[in-house]
Amino acid sequence: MWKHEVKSSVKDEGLIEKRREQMIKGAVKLFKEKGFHRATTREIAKAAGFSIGTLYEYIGTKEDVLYLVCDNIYNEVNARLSLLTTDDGTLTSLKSAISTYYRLIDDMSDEFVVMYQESKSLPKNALQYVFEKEMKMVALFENILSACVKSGELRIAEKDITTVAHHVVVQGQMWAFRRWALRQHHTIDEYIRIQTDLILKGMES
Amino acid sequence: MWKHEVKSSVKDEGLIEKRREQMIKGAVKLFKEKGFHRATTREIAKAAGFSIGTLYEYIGTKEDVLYLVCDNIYNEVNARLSLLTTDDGTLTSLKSAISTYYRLIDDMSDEFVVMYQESKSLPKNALQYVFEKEMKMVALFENILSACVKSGELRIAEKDITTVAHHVVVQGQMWAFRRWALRQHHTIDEYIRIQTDLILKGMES
Amino acid sequence: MWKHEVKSSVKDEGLIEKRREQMIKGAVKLFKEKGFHRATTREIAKAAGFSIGTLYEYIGTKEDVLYLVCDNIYNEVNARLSLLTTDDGTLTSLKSAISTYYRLIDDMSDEFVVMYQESKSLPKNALQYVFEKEMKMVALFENILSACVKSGELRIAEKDITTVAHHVVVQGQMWAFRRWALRQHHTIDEYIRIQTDLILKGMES
Amino acid sequence: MWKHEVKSSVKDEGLIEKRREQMIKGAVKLFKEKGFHRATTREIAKAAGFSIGTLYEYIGTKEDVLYLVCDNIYNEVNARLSLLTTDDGTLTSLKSAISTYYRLIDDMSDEFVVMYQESKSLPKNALQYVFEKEMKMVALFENILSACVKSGELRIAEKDITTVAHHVVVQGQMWAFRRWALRQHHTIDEYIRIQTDLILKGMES
DNA sequence: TATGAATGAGATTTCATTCAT
DNA sequence: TATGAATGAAATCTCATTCAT
Repeated sequence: MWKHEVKSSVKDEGLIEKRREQMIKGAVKLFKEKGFHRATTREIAKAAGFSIGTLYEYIGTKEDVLYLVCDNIYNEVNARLSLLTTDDGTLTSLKSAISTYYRLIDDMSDEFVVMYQESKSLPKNALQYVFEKEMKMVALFENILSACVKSGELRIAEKDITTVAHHVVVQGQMWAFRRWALRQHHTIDEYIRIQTDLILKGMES
Repeated sequence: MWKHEVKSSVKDEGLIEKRREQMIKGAVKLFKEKGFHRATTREIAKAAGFSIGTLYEYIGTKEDVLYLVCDNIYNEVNARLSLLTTDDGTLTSLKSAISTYYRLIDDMSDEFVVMYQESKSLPKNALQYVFEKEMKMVALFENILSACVKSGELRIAEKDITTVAHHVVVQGQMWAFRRWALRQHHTIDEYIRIQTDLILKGMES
Repeated sequence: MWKHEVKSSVKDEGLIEKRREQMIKGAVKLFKEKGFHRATTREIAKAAGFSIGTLYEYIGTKEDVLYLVCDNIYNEVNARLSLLTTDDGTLTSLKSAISTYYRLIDDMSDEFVVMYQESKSLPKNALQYVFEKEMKMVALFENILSACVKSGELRIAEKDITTVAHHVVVQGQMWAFRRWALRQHHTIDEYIRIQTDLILKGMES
Repeated sequence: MWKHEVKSSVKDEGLIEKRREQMIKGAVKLFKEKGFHRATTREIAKAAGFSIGTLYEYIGTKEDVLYLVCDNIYNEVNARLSLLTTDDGTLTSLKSAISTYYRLIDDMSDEFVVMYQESKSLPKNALQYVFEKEMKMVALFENILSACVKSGELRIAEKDITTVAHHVVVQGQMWAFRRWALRQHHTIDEYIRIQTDLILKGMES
C-alpha cells in the first residue's frame, strides 16, 4: 500500500513528531468546529501554538494537515486492534473486536467525525490511502465474521458477510456522529452490548 | 417549525420553481464531484444552464443552493412517506416504512450523500431546520417501533427504541454512502430484506 | 453653452416630462439617503413608481438621472431669479437677490445637497455644464455687487468682488448643508437677515 | 468620544503607521481624482505602493481607508490648533485661530475636499466620529467668539454665535473647494485677511 | 528553526444595462 | 410603452503559500 508523504524542511524527526501532534490536536478541534474549508491555515497554526511560518516547516499544503489527522486515527486503530484481534472463529473474538473498535471510536469521537466528514477534501493520493485503510478495517471484520461462520458460531450467507462487516463499522461511526442523541440513553458499554446482541441474535446459527 | 426563506428578485413563482430545479440538479452533480466548497458559484450557474447573474436572481447566497438541495430532499421524503406510513403496530407497517425509506434513498443517493456530507456548511438557521427534519425522520420510526412494541410484535426495551430508530435511519444512509461496495453483492431489494430481517430477528418477541 | 442631451426612446414629449419628474423626485429622496453610488437603478425606478425597463426608456445611463436632478435645480433657479433680479446698483436689488436665492435653497434643500455632494459623479460633459451653470450664478452676484460698487452703495476692491460673490453663494449652500444646526437657532428669514447684514456692514462705504 | 478601530493583522505598530501613511497619501490622490466609489481597492493598493493582499493586512474594509484619511486630518487639526489657541477674549486670539485653521486647510486642501465630499460614505460609527470632530471644531470657534463677546471686543447676539462659528468653518472649506477660482485673485494670506475683516467689521461693537 | 509580512489568484456578489414579450 | 428576466463585467475581500530576516 502506497503511503502519502508529507514534506517537511525540518530534519529533527523527534521535533517533527512533536509539532505534528500539536498540529493534529489543534486541527481536530478547529475542523470539528468549522470544518476543514472554513478553518484557515493561520488558525490552525495558532491552535497548534505556533506561527504560520512554522506550520509550513512541517507540512507542504493545508491538505496535509487533514491527512495527518486521518493517518493518526488509523495508526491508533492499528495500535489497538492489531495486538488484540484474532480470528479464531469464537464469538468472543468477534465481541472483543467490536468492543475494542467501538471504545476507540468513543475515545476519538472528534477525530472520527472530522475524518468521515472531511476526508473527501484530501488530494486523490491521500484519499486513496485513507480509503484503503478503511477497507482494511472492513476486511478485518469480514475475516472475523468469516471465521465465525466457518466455525459454525454464526450463520451468514457468504455474500452477506461484506455487508455485515460494513454494518459493524458503520454502527461504530454512528456512535461518533449521533453521540448527542445516543448518550442520553446509553453508555458506550450498553451501546456495545446492544449492537453486539443485534448482530449475534440476528445471525445466530 | 421555522422555515428558512430563500430570497429571489424574480416575481414569477413558476419560473422560480423551474430555475431552482435546474439549480438543484446541477448543484447536486457538482457537490457530489467536488464538494460544496470546491464548487464555485460560477460552476453551479453553468451546471444549471444559466449565467452567474441569473443564479443570483434566484438565491441570496451560495449557501442557499445547499439549503435548496436539502429542502428538496425532505420535501420528497415527506411526499413519499407521509402518504404511506401508518403506525398500526403491525410488522407490515414497519417493513413498509423501511422499504419506502430505503428505496427513496436509493433513488436519491447523490442527494442524500451531498446532504449528509455538506449540511454542516449551512448557516445556523438552515442547519437547525434540516436538523429538525432529520429528527422528525427518526421520530417517525420511533413511533412505528413503539407501536410494534405495544402490540407485542417486537420486544425492545423502552430506552432502546430511540437507538433502534437511529439504527434504521443510519443503515439507510449506509446504502447511499457505501453503495459502490454494497451494490457489488446486493440489489436494493436484498439490502432491504437483510436490514429488515436483522431488526426483526434481533428484536423479535 | 453646450447642453447635455438625455436620450429617450419615447416620443411623447409630455410623457417624457412627466416620467422625468417622477424620476427626479424619487431619485433626490434616494440620493439624499444613500448617495448616488449606493442607490441602484432598480431602486430609482421603484422610487419613481415604475419598472427598471421603463426607467431606461427615459434615460440612457444612470448618470443621466443625476444630471436631470442638477438640471432641474438650475431650471428652477433660472425661473425664479431671472424674472426678479436687476443690477440697478441699489442695495435693495442685492438684498432681493440674496433673499430669493436663499429662499430657493430653503425650498429645495435636498436637491441642493444632492447636487453639491454628488455632481462630481457626472460624466465630464454634464459636469462641465453644471459647472458653468454654477459659475453663472456666481457671475450674477458679481454683476449685482459690481453695480452696487459703481453706484457707491458698497465699497469692495475690484479684485475682491468675485470672492464676495462666491461667499454669498457658499453661505447659501451652508443653509442647506448645516440646516440641522442652523435651524435650531434661526428661521430662514433671520438667516437671510444675518448674512445680508454681514455683507452690508462688512462692505459698507 | 468613541473611536473607530481599524483592524490590522500586522503586529508591528511602526510598520502599521508607515503603511497607513502610504495608503492615505495614495488614497487622497485617487479619491480626489475619481471619488471614493470609483476608486477600486486594487488602485488604492497600487497607489500606496503595495499589493491588494498587503492592503488588506492593514485595513478591514475599503471604508476604513476613507476613515483613515478623515482621522488623519483631525489629528493634524488637533496638533496644530490645540497648542496655539486661547480664548482669552482678545481679537488677536480670534485672528490667530482663523489664520491657523485656514492655513491648515490650505496645506491639506486635497484632504479636506475629499473628507467633505466623501465622508457620507463612511459606516455609521465612523461617520458619527467624524461628525463629532467637526462639531468640536465649530465649538472651538464658538468659545473664542463667546469670549470676545464677553470681553466686549465683538457684539454678537447670543443666539447668533453658533451661526457665526459655522460661518468661519464653512468659509475655510470654501478656500479648499473653490481654490481654482479664489486663487486667481488672492493668496491665502489675503483670503485670511478678507474673511477676518468681514467678521470683525460685520460684528464690531 | 521560527517568524510574520507580503503576495496575488480566485471566490462571491452586485448591479447597470439589454431585449424579448 | 411597459415590463422584468437575463447577462457578465467588475468590485471587494480572503487566504494558502512564500521568503527574507
